[in-house]
This record gives sequence, structure tokens and C-alpha cells, in this order.
Amino acid sequence: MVKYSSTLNRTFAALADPTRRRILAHLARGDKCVTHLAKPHAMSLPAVSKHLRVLEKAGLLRRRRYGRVHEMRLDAKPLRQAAQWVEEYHKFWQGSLDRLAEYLEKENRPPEKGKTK
Amino acid sequence: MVKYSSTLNRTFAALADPTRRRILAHLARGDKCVTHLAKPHAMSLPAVSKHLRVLEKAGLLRRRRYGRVHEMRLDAKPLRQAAQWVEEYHKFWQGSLDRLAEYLEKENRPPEKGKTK
DNA sequence: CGAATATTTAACCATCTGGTTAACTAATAG
DNA sequence: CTATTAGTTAACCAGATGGTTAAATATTCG
Repeated sequence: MVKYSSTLNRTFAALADPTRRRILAHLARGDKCVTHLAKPHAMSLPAVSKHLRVLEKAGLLRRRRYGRVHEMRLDAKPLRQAAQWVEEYHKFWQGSLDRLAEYLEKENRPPEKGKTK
Repeated sequence: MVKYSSTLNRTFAALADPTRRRILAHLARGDKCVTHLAKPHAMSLPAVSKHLRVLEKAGLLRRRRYGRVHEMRLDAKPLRQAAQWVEEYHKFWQGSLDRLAEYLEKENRPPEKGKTK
């Protein structure tokens, strides 16, 4: 059966913010330090730092310290579980256009006609 | 290029809550009315009603009214885009074990100059 | 040493979230 | 008409989120 893990909670929550998705995209192109990752984002360094911590707690990145520089490394493993979850609905979005057509045709269909409840 | 649509924001945010993922799972097994969907969840009807509105605004379900009964129907189309986004990171979680091994081996790699702390 | 750099922590703020209970609207049943 | 049922709306609350600025902590540079 489907599990409602807090891992999945944290993964999806982390992905819900566009800044964090952008950071992940940058990391996918190579490991970066905080200042580097912060530059393209119109916000303060502490704000980016917070986003990085969210991603880190979600397990989506690993941090290594070289002196005062924190080097971030993408870790996409949690995305695997997320992808699996979403994929369970594959057949539903595949058939969605058919379903919409069907839906529109049945415009006047009754609920559970006759004896409700 | 990657887009940071608010569609994706809403989709991932909707999926970040376990109650909502559970509701989607129930909907995947057939359309249900609000009271029906609420029953297995240890919370009030208004709470479930709010979750349904979140899912609706994320485009993950459609609502039809038959008299006083609101019938919910899963619409998984938004999940398609989410799946595509996540899939872009497929190669990263595939290679993650190798990467971790590599990471652990390089444990003593120098920072940028030949100076370790 | 003292100055500069990289980053975090602290304190604060507005808004969002997920829940509650109570009251309301609307439809059906008797 | 009245009572019941389905569901939403309103008001409220605690805690999370996403941002800010200012101060603190390391680390490296000269």
C-alpha cells in the first residue's frame, strides 16, 4: 500500500518553492558554494542559506566544508521516491483527455439516482 | 530551459501534505463525495473541505455538484508536468551510489589551494 | 595582528497553513 | 413546514514559511 512518509512530505515541500528548484537546477550543473548559488537570486544571503538548509534536511543536497567555503552537492535520491509516487498516477493523466470528453458528454448524468444514501 | 511555473508550485505544495496524497489515492479508486472522502481521516469536515479546495486549485481534482452532493473526480494532468520535472534528475539518482562512493574516497581532497586546515 | 571573506545565527515580521468550532446555505425527506 | 443531510464559510488559533537586517563565527589574506 501507499505510505505517507515524512520523507515524501519533505521532498515535495522542498520542491514547491521555485527558488529551491532553481538551486537544484544549478547544482545539477555542478557543485557550488553558497555565495555562488545565491548570486542569481534577488534575495539576501541568509534567505538562500535557509533554502539550502531546507534542501539539506530534505536530503536533496549534501554539504562539505572546505575552510569557510561550504560546497553543496546535489543528492537526487529522494527524488526517486517522489517520482515513483507520481508515476502511480501515470495512467490517469494519460487517459485524462478521454475522461474529460466523457465528462462533458455526461453533463446531465444523475448522482446515484433513485435512492440516495 | 526550466520554467518555474506557479502550476508546479501549486502541484508540489498540494502533494506535500499526506492527507491530500491520501485523498488522491482514494480518488484514484473512484470518484467520491466529500463526506465519503472525509471518513477515513481523523479530522473535521471543514478541514477536509479545505484540503479539497487546495487540490482543486492545483487542478488535481474536478468538482461536480449533484444537488447537495459534491462529487470529486481525480484529474492527474498536473502530475504529468511534475513527473517531467522530477525525471530531469533521473540520471542523478541513478548514479548516486557511485557518487557517494566517490565522495567518500575523496575525503581528503584539498580545498582550493594545497592547504588543509 | 587586523581586515576581508564566507557563511550562519538571531531577532523580527507578514503571510500562509492546517486545524478547530460555530454558524450558515442548500437540498432532500417525512 | 420542519427536520435532516451535505457541504461551505467565518472566525479564530498555533505554528510553519520566506523574507529582512544586524550581529556573530570562522577562516584566509596581507
